Amino acid sequence: MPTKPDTKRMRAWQSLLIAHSALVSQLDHELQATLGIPLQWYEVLLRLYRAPGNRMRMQELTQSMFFTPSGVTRLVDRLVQAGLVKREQCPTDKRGFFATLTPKGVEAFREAGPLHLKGIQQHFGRHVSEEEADAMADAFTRVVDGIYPAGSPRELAV
Amino acid sequence: MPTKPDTKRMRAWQSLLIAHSALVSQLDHELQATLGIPLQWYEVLLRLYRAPGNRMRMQELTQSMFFTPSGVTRLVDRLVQAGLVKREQCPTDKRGFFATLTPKGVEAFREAGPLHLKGIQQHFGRHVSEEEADAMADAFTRVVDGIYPAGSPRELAV
DNA sequence: AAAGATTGAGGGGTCAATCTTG
DNA sequence: CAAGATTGACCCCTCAATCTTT
Repeated sequence: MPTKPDTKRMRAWQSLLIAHSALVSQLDHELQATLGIPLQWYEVLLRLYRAPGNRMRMQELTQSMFFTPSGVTRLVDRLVQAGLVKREQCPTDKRGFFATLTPKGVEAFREAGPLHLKGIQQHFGRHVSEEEADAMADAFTRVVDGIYPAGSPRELAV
Repeated sequence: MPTKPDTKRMRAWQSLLIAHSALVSQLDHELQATLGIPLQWYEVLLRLYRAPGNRMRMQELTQSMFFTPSGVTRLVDRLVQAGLVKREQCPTDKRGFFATLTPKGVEAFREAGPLHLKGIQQHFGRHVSEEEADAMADAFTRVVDGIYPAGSPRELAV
């Protein structure tokens, strides 16, 4: 039998690209339409909400996201502008700055969190069996380990 | 037993986000470093290469990609600038324009195609069993159908 | 008026250079 | 000088307005 193209994996790859685009667009749209919060803002609110004191160093925040330092600076700029985050200089190392959730930021995440989780369940989880979920997580973990060998620098995002 | 959070699906969702980001970055980087072709250009070259006469109407190209019409106009601008694509007015409907692959564009895709397929295999396919590939494709198809009910407007991308 | 395509204005990201502190 | 963070220049995409043709 001649070597045939790897149809199954290509189908998986193609469906992955389309599903990712559809999911991110849809979830972003729902957050924006309901609460005026873009998905990028949500990612920041989530990390700060979970962090001790609701705050993180810019450095730390950068390493946990898929952005460069300047990208995170500008992203936090917008959250500060919107009153959801404030900046504080680090007392022990004056080079560093904290991004800290304001009360309004905490409140925003308390509304956005459940909404977003519901969206993930509705648009993704609902269509995926437990077995499929496990298979995906295992396969994707191997993929990421193959690209970032020594432990992914990226944190998990909800 | 109390209702527990849907850990398995959340793990799958998180790994999906990270793997997608890692894969797209890596594949884009390899195409750019080797041939100077960004992944977005590749997506256009692929579609035109497969189309009859190596050409498509702008409208048609737009509907096959995850872009707005203006985004595709500007993307094609760059490909024209690079000499890989040329524009031709449609003779039967003068409102329309074709984007057509130049000989240099054909040559570019003939180099980029195998390289990109090899990258997909190396970074994605290699880590995914046939069963996992099938599971993904099936699950993602249900996901996309849930978001774009009446047949996805988007075409498959390699 | 509607359809195909483009353009101007603006949002949001990267890279390299810069400023401040260790 | 190196590290943390920001800024300036620039790239790429979207939305709304525009132009041409049907």
